[in-house]
Amino acid sequence: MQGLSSRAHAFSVEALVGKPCKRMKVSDSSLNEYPVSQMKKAGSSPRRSEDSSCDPETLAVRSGSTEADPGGEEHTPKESDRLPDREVRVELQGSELWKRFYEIGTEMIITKAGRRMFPSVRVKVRNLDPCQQYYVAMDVMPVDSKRYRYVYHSSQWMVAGNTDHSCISPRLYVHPDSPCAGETWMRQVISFDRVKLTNNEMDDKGHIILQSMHKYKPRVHIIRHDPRMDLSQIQSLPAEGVHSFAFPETEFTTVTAYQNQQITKLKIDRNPFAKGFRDPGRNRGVLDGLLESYPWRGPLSLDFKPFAVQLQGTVLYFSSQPWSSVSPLKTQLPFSSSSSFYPFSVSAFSCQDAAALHTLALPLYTKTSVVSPASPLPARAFSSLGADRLRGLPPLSPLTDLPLLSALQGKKPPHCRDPCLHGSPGSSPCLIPVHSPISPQGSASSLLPHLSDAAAGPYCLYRYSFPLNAQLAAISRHSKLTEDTTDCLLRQSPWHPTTNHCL
Amino acid sequence: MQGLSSRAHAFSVEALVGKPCKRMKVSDSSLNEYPVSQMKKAGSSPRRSEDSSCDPETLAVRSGSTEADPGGEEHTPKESDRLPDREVRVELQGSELWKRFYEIGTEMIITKAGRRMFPSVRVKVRNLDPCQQYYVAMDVMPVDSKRYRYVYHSSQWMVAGNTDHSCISPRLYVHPDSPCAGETWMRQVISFDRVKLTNNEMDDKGHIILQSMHKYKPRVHIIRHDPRMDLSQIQSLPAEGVHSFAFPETEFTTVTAYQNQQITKLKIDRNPFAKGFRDPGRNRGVLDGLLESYPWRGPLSLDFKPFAVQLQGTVLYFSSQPWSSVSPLKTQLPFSSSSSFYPFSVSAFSCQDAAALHTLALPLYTKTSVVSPASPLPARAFSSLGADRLRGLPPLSPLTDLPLLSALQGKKPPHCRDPCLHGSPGSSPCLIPVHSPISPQGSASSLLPHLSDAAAGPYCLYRYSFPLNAQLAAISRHSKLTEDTTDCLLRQSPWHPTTNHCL
DNA sequence: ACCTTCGCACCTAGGTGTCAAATT
DNA sequence: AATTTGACACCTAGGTGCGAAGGT
Repeated sequence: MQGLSSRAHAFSVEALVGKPCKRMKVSDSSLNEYPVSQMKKAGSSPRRSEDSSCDPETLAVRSGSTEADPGGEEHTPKESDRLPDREVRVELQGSELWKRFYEIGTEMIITKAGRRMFPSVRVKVRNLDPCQQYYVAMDVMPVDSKRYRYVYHSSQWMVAGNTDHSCISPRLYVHPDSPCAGETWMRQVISFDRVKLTNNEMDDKGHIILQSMHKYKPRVHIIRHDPRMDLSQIQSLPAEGVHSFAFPETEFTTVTAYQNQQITKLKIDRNPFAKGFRDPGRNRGVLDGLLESYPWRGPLSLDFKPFAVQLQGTVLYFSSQPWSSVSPLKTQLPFSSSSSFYPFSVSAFSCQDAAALHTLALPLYTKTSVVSPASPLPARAFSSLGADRLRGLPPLSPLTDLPLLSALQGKKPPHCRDPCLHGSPGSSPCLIPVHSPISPQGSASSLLPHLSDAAAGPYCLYRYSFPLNAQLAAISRHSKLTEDTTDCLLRQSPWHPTTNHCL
Repeated sequence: MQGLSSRAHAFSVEALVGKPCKRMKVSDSSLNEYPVSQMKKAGSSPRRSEDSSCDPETLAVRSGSTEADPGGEEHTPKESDRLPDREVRVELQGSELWKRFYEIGTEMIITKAGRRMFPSVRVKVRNLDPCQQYYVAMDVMPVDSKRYRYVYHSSQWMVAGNTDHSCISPRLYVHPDSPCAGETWMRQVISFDRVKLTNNEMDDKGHIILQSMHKYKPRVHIIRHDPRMDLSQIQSLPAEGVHSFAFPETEFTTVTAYQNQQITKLKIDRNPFAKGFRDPGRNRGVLDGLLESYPWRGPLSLDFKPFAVQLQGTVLYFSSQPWSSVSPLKTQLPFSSSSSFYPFSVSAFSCQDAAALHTLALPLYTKTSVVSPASPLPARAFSSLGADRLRGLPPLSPLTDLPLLSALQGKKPPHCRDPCLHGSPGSSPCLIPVHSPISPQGSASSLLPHLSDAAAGPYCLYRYSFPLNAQLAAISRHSKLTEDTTDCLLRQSPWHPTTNHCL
């Protein structure tokens, strides 16, 4: 418990034992995959719902049309691929982490200077018109008109009064890559990690102004760029050509100091900038410490550079925490994976190291059309030529820093004649050649044995960091994933909060 | 000399005594203010000139026209305001620093991973069509087809062979704010500080690929956004609608390690990221140290937060090095100010502290149309409303952190309903109320007496940093500038290399 | 009591030149 | 002998929660 604020310690008994909050558990299928999408008109009143479990209405405007489609289709969950081709879809990334927080009761700190969100809103968009220009924007809407207070002895948020939100004009955060072609938007994870929340109503920095002790939910807007309008100055949503999406699990309560210490713990555990507050843990032997502590580490954090699995000419990177699904925290807060066909829960691949997951499985690029920009970059200059060129390269060897794909500098990628590829400048990922099979149905822990048996076979050295920046080395045997598995993992990208890198 | 590489120490005797290189001194008027501007066609061969002294030809295409103007006007220096209204002009910022380097013989390190330029190319553009969309881009052209080597005992660069540059396709770095309205481009300093140079011909990060030991010169391109073309993928310059500018003083030689230790010294002295290599200096008394060492500090660097002078409701910030014009280095390398009517040489106001000069003289904004974005941001959301609103505020008091104008987060400013103002998030500048007059003809050192007389009158505390991050305080008496002085200072913006902040 | 603010230590992320070693 | 590379210490810049202090 070291490192938690005295405030968070007070009174909260239930919080300490990890009792799930008296919050309706949101079914997986109603979250993430089928967010609320609605035709958004400028100046329309906020959508309000006391119950944050999602009614998955989907009233999306047909992409590319100027007029709103009055007969917007309604989709039910589990109809994963039934959507018409040109129906704009937005999928929340890092949903598992959001759900972890949501179960406890997400809190977001707001300050005068502005505070980033953690987790941040990150989405993937589909079915845009590749040639159409779009703006992508985010705002934060009140969930209700209530003021809340946190009751420590019951670890609950209680209504404490009413509020009028109308006095503050909501601010729209336009993604800095805007405007950009649909093709480019779809190729990257769209990250809103630079968004800052403030309680300063006089804010002049363009931050999103919220009131403390209130409930909010972010929305993402896909805005067709109408060349007749000057959208370079957009400050509110246009009346038409806008798709809006909300994700129930991203609801949060604004605070100026954390109330629930479970939230504090999870933030410290997952936000790399809060590493300094993690339990230091003992300095273990290279393998012993790894094998003993890692699957059960709880608040102790060992932060690994991502694994990389190479498979028949296919390179796959993933985070080195495939065991967190059986960690005490996970048991405490049993939020099952939203996609049962994934061999591991997605949260098992969340990443805690800022340098991690900067890389992209390049040979899979043409397969998956997933790019990993180093910052919110549109992959304008990305060309399939790059993939082609690199596909011809020999398999990469372990122990090599991989400049395979490296991040572009600057906000948007420089435009170069040669194809520009995205990836990691600083991380030193390592390839683990693939030998032994893991079935697509294999659990997360099926990766573990490969670490426990360190003596045999070719192995791979890779670096990871302790909280105190110690550099250690771990030895891992080779492993293998099937194509299916690889594909699944790729489709649900691991996520890093400060950069918007993903698989 | 501590901290200089052994390499730079070797042989170079003349370098040590600061002998000006056997380089033709470029007259002030031929530099900076009237750069080479030419109609640029895609695929045209690089402009080559063995003599880097500038022939100030100006063959600019009339802004806003799709067709190149065949009768491009030629301007001679000193015709400052004779240009037709719609003639695009590009002015190099930080020209004084560039000239300091140029006199010695600018070297730029190139690495496999990519290295930033120092100084970086920063320009201000004029006479764009406010409503027209433009791309702004930069590339680096070979000055000749020679390979050079540095001769230590004569501190000179000598031709060492010939090279064929044609094997490397030059890369175009498109400014990340592109595309953007002319109005926005003109309102900000356009900084190319994220550009990276590399010697890796296989670079896949979009960096500019150069060959070591060769001479190059950056070019800046203003590209009309033709809506008929998809410029989001531009990788080479279009055939028409392009204005290109080059600045003789930005010529440099690429190296993998510095050759001339004067260059090393100047880089260390001016680049905030190299602060760790500056001579530590003794910890002086607050005022003694200030007054004794500062004007003559040489390699010793004290880095101050910027001064701010308040004048009849007008706030003016400037760097705290008005004495460097009489420093030994300055004497050694007597590059006079390019604008003789300035009361101080411009280099006198160059800034060494990363936190400095983040602020903007707000009430002067409407006068000068100069904005100081915190990063290469277009000031899209900036509105004169902001200036109006703030002009009504009471005078700011000393000892107060100034959130007057604060930086927008993210690459481009979020679009907000309230006017967004640009300035500094982290710096703590201080206002020096203005009482005693300084004549417009006053020299830089005329500011000094106000610091030496610390006992009387109201004073202002401000922070500055030692190389070892010590925080000290200096006391300064009030001073006053005339409106003329203020205006002059504002028009030639001090510059900070890593951020593109300016007055 | 409850909520907010501010300085702080401790991180991430990445830009410097240095120096020893490798490369050519 | 000249040039390049890479690990390194030391910076800038800024994102964390902490905890004392302030405000209501």
